[in-house]
Amino acid sequence: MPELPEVETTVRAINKFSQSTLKSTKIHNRNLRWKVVENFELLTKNQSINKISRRAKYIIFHLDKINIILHLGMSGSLRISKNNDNFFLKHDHAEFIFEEEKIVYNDPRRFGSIHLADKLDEHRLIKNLGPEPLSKDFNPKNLHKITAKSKINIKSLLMNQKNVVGIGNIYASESLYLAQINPNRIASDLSIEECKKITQSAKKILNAAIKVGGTTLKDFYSADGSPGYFKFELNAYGREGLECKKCKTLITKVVINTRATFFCSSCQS
DNA sequence: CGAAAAACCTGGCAGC
DNA sequence: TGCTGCCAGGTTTTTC
Repeated sequence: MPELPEVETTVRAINKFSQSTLKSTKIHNRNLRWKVVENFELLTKNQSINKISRRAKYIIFHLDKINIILHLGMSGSLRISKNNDNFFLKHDHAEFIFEEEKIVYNDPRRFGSIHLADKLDEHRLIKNLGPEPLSKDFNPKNLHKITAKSKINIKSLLMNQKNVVGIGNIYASESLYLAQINPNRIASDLSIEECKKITQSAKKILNAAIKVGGTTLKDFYSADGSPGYFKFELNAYGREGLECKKCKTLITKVVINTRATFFCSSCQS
């Protein structure tokens, strides 16, 4: 479910817990994408959170002695709840309990996961990640270095977190629409000018999505319960058969790498 | 080696 | 009303 803008929105919503004490953690279901380690509760008890941050689609709690890594998978979300709200929702798998409130981890499909890391940068899920798309490391020159030697289609390349992080199925379609690049283009055929259009477009799209709290298609809500409004600014994703907002050609849907992909066959070449 | 396909899950919805 | 099949904001593992 959540791509970079949704994760970033979630991190901002829970940022008020940085500089506070994580009193305890409760894991109700350890069988997530990977098994939550048995001593997770013990290793995270009564520690100050020094910072809450995002890396790629991961949410990081920087504790005194250790780091907690959360991934929301396809269907995960966090929500802030009062400690004395003793109701559970289906698929509430973990609770991070503070003085008055708690952060509840909910994930119906359990594609998400919860980890501990001593040294964040050395964690297996973190160490091979590509550059942040909103950083200066995601630029035409660096992207072109990668595209030049790959025969994969550009959409799949953008969704591969080794190349650039945070871009998932929605924002890959949207970025390429704005860049006017056909998602099926073979990466090695792209010029550096086209890579420039892609990096600029992706940054623009992601920033615009963050600004309105991400995209809520059906069930994404930020930790404070608010939906994201970028759905109303989508130009390609989910618009199969509707007119391209630029040229009125009907938007096409194809399947690339088993993922629905939307584009304008006239604007994008 | 790179690229494609399978795997991990649950829920909602269309169609019969 | 079921029941079936398909689809869904992801990423790793397996296979070719």
